[in-house]
Amino acid sequence: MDKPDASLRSFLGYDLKRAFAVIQSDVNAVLQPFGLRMVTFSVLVIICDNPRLRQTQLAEILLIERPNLVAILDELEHAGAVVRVRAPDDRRAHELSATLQGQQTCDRALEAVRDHDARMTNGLDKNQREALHTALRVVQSNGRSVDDRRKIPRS
Amino acid sequence: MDKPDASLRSFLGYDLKRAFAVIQSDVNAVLQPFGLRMVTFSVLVIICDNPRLRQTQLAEILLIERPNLVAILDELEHAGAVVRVRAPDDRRAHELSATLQGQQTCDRALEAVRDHDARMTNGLDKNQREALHTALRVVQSNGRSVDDRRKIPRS
DNA sequence: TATTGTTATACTCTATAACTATA
DNA sequence: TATAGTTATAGAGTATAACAATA
Repeated sequence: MDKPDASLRSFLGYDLKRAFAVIQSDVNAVLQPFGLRMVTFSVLVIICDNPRLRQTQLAEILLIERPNLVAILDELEHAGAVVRVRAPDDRRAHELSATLQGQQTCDRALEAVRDHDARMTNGLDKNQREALHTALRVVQSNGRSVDDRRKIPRS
Repeated sequence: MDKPDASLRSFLGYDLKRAFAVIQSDVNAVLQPFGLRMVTFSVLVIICDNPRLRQTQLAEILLIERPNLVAILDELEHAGAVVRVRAPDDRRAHELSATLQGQQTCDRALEAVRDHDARMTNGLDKNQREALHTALRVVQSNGRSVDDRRKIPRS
């Protein structure tokens, strides 16, 4: 057959999975010169945009489980991009902030990823790019709510 | 901040990852009554649509590494949905075919996933749904070619 | 008691090398 | 010598339970 996956091509999950695989691979290659991966990049951007954020809040924003955030922050802290500071008002919590170097890395990485995004949407005009983002958010909002999903143990 | 991830929201990778996470979780829930997961569903559909396909070809179509396909096919074979038959002309190869039961499961699962897709794109009209698929394929084609990607060892 | 960050752990997914049987 | 399927294995990514420090 010429298109052996024609049936699957009509499904959103199939196209989404393949498009995401392509993007993730590419973005990781783009971020490698900055010593970043897709996750560490996302975490760094959130920390730069939201100074003194705490780990629990960061985990909620990025839908990462708290335990899994620990190694990611260790990586960024060892690289000198972010610091964990004991919160003065609650000595259990850590306030996360980017170092000057972390902010510079973040700015440059943001630019590189923006350029990459433009390349990945090459062939789509501005309206089509916006429509793509809009559609992806509609899909997200049509999913079961976080509360609903919590009731179903795995996957 | 009201939208702490506003910067990331402009990136395709971010929206794609979150949209795919929602879809995958939902689709797996939809497929559970059929004893299928997203991967086993995809494999079953390809086998139903392409009788006597060989494992290497199947792996290429779905971008799965050959070794990782083995357990997936074991799962489907133990469930009685597909069979591996020695190729008469090449006794190294396996020809994959769906059993009658496998075809019935496939048909019913296809319908369920089609319904689910309609729910996930609720709020988008027909043109917008088509535009979404088109855009996702443009993104895929803008990624580095498979040959290029092979030159870069890991993600 | 409850919460923050952490450790330990387990399960899935993915990727590579090397084996076997056939060609 | 090469190929098809397989095994073993290692690395990510992700999820849960339980602990120490603090509230």
